[in-house]
Amino acid sequence: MPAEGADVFGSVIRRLERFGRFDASDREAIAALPFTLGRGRSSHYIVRERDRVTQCAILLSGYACRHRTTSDGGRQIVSFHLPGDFLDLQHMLIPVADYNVQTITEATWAIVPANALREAARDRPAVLEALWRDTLIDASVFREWVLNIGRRDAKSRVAHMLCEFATRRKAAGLGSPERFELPMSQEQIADATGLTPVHVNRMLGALSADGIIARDKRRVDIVDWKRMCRVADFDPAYLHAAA
Amino acid sequence: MPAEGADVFGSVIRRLERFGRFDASDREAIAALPFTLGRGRSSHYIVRERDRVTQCAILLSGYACRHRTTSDGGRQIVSFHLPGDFLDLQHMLIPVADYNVQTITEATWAIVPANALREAARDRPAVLEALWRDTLIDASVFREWVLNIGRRDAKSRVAHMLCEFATRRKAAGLGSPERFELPMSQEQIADATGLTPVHVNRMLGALSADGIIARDKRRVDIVDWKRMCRVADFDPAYLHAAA
DNA sequence: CGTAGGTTTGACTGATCTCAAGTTTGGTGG
DNA sequence: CCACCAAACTTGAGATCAGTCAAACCTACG
Repeated sequence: MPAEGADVFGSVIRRLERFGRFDASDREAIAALPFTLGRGRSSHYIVRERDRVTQCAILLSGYACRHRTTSDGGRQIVSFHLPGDFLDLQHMLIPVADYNVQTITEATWAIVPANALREAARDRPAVLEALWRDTLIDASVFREWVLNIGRRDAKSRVAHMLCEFATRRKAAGLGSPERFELPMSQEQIADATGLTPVHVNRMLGALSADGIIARDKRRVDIVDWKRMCRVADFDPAYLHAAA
Repeated sequence: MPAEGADVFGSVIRRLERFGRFDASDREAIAALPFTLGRGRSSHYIVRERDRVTQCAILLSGYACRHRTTSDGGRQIVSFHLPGDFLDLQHMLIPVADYNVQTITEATWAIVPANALREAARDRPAVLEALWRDTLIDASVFREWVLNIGRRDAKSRVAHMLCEFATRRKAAGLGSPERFELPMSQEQIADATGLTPVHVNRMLGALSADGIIARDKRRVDIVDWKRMCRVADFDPAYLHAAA
């Protein structure tokens, strides 16, 4: 039995609707999008920088990230992704990838032709607006990361990354923001925060020692959310109530 | 004699047309946008974080930047802007500002109601596509900044910022990329690169000492563009041939 | 001239990195 | 079920890049 759009895109529709403007036809337009399914283990590349891309991927299960590299081999993760996230919506209009998309756990995703998305956006103004708004929020998160990496010290950066992950997790309906399993390694946290793995490890240790978080392997328990937000200088406004 | 849309929006139309899809009606739709003019000296705030905003500003002359701040007073500039740039296109769809927009020189700008822009986008698919693409390129630049600040050393960061400025300047038709007057102070470069003003000064000195650039006050002469790009690890692909 | 903002320089400090050696964890095959 | 292996995590010691503090010097402009 082949996958049905209505099932597959459920989380995406819920997410795009968070500003409450969809009617039945809008939902149908999305559910009717043609797609194929992708599936891969941890570390699988979904898109590579410089690829010509005429389709967009939507994460359905598992976790992924986008990253870019410097010519001397440095890797910078520019975003983490949860189920329901568009991984490269920009390929609706831009045909060449300027970043890599890679899974960080086992994952599945839907692949939708860019022109099908463009048509849905053309026919359904509410869909267009939701997609565009998603793009804008994406950009807002990048700005926060520029601030985080450029102007906060190591402990705050790591704490901020955890706060963002917890908040988006909650918003995506994946459970409590105060207690969760991290999908990413400390090396990946380092690549996202502009630090080294060794220092990330020490900062996580420091947050534990402060009694702000408790850890068991990759399980994180944010014991004191208030203090955590203070240390992280975290204000969720930049997420615009996004996933 | 009041300003005419056709004159005022000339640079914007040229910029939006860089993918060559406008017909006469598209151009007319933009030229016919209602607007008011803004004008201010250096350091004038055009938009403040948390403001409710239902209009979008387009820079017509002078230079501006967008920035965010940490709670302990750190300032991070997240982008610089040249004439022809949209300063807050996101307010077409998002009614609350998550960053400040501030001039860095004397400047003038056009203020267009968000709903007028939405209508132009609704009626003219080519305009919509151009505006959306602008948003996407904006985001691509943020990603490059995350990489720049997160993974390059101080000298490269400063060099990269200069390369980007030079390239966008050229693309916007403002003259040679190899010889120009910097509109921003070293403190502003520091706020954009996640460094301190003192260290920016030393890095500029180092680039001069290397013979890669020559300086006279704020005038910069990129003597050896090849070497400059190498030091900066600069590849203009992320600008997607943008302004 | 006098003043304020911007730039330059020096000496010292410190946060983060590097290198290196363990230790733990999770998966795999016997 | 256990032994083994690779990957991930942890810890320590020393090095370094960039920050801090402070003073001097421009230079534009009123």
